[in-house]
Amino acid sequence: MFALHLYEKMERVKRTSLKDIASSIGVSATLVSFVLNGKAKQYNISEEMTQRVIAKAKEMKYSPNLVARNLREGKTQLIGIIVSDISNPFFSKMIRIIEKRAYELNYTVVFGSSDEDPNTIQRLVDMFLNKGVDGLIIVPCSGSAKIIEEIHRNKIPLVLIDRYFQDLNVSFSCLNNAKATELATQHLIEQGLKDIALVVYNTEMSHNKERIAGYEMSMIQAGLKEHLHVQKISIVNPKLEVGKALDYLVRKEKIEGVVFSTNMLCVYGLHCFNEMNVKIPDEVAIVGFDGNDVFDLFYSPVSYINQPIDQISEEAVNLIVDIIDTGLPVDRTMLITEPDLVVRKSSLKRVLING
Amino acid sequence: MFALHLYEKMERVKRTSLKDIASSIGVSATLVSFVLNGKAKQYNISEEMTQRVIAKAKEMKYSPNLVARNLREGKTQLIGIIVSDISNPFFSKMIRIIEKRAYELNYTVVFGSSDEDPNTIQRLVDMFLNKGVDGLIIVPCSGSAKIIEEIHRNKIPLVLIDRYFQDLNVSFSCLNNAKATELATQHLIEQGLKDIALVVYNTEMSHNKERIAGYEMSMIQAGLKEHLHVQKISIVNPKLEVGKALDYLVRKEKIEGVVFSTNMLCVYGLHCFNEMNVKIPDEVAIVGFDGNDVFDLFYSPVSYINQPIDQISEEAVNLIVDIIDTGLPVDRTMLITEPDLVVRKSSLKRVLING
DNA sequence: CTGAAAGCGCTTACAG
DNA sequence: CTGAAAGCGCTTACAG
Repeated sequence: MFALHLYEKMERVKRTSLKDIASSIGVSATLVSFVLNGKAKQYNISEEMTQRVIAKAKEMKYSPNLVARNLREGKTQLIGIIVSDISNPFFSKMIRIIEKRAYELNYTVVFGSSDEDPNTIQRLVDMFLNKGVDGLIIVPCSGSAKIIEEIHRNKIPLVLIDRYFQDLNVSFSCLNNAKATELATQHLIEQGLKDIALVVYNTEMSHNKERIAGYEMSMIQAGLKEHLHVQKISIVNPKLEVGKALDYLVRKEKIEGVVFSTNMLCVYGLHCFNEMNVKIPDEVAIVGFDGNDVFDLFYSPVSYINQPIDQISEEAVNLIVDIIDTGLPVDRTMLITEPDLVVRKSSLKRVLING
Repeated sequence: MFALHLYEKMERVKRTSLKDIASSIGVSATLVSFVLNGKAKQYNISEEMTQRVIAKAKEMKYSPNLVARNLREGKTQLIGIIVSDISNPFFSKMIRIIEKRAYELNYTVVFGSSDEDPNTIQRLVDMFLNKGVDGLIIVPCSGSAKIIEEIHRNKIPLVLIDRYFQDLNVSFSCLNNAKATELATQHLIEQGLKDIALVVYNTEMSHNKERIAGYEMSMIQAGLKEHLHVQKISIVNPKLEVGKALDYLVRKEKIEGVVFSTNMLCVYGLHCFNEMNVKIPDEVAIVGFDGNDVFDLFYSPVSYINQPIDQISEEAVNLIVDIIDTGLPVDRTMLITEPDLVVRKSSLKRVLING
């Protein structure tokens, strides 16, 4: 037996450092640093020297080692982002916008998916802090309040996004969630429906409670208190549970309309309605959450609550950068963005046979 | 005028350093470093001292400053990833898997979206290298060959994913793209169709050329050389162009089947067929690329070429980590994953009226 | 068994 | 106008 040395260890080409430039033109690293950081004038460095340094830096393809700079400055220009699941289109869109806005503000983003597990959030937070992130943007999950509070207590710049904690003094950027389900519910009520169900996740997080509240308030105000149907879906096997819930709602409760409180719940719902052979909107009128291609291409294009994800995400970045630069605000900043309703065929008034 | 001091600069709680632990128990930082890096035995440090250090570190909630470690070690445990667009579900799934696998191998991921623009790739590469990434995983785009070659010439660990350059000696992890369109085309041929079109992007990248080649070969082998229809779609306004292309193919060329070479092209195609009121598969049979909810929920569930994205992504991470650890291989590693075909209603044989 | 020293590459206060 | 020195927090070769 012998080893075929298919691999041979090749060293990366060494990057040029400040010292390399300095020694190649016979000046100090200090001088080079001043020039390359645009402080030549401030330190009265001669124009000629300035040009020589700049030319040499270009020639040697210098760019600063940010790890070294970060260590020295105690700043990394890194923001850590934690979302529930980056393969969920809602969050991948969010990440895309955050990345873009962060770049504009000269920050880089590292991120991770929590899968709604507080332990994963804790692990990611620890990792990010060890990496030296300057701040965190987090979609908190059920059971993560203590972790969030601990971060805040340690005075680490932090902005929550999509959800927040009522009783934690932490800034956030969120949708007006109560308004969202209000719009949807009122729209279905205007279509003449009475038995309108809400399908939500089974979580105590702010966004969810508010979505329930918006629905219930609209129903009660319309005198439909006796017609409330809130179905809570476990995160564990949502697709299966949505199926059971819809079956129950349609067969037993004879519901006429459904508001889905997230995009994925609605997509599962469409699958289930198809399997149950329930016609939309003839048998059941529906409103989904967040636009997507599935809604567009469904045989009855799906009406939905439109969440201005661009604005929510950009403002979260603006805020975290502001906090990083300015320091923690005494009072929490609450950025609340208004939803609107996109009405299409899936929610439009049925031909009423007996009415 | 006076300023309301709504903000007050609050310093982050200082992290405890090696020195803090050392001085608090009156030993050297060296000793603490040895213990905390599991080298106590190796340096014959007494069991009692070892325990004292560990206890103190725990008490003071020490965790190492990775920026400092990175600077010292010349390694960051960071991998930079560049995809076309993270809000495209194919790439967000890819990123999700890469992130997970990287974590298992003790790496963190930073990423960016190129929008198929070589300048953006260059900018991201520069940024990542300044951040000190240990390696790069890149979805290269048209016009990026020079950039890729330069990275490789600088001996920076690099793995291409999804696409590669025939004449660049750079490792990659890709689908067997020719096989993919072969499977789809042959399937439609088996359904008795002759005029089968291929809708692809207008790019010279490997994956695209291979997808065209697989289609053409299948058609020619089946004696359908006269029935070739390749429609190339510009990246600039793909939805509009798909519409025009399909209109032309259906009205003028009387095509009976279409193979779409990416998920988004197929989604656009579904939109357009709906607008044109073309029934799938009765009037045109179709095969898409990559599974997604849209395909599942379309009135005729869409048959598609299944790309094992998990495997492609995981192997790319395994490979880059191997290259980082081992050094650049002399020969490039080519990881090619096999596709399979998921057949559903959208491609099934039409009721042949005249046949 | 343990510590002092050097050095990763950078920035900046200080000195001349 | 310019340079030597210190220090960010870590690891490790060297010395005792």
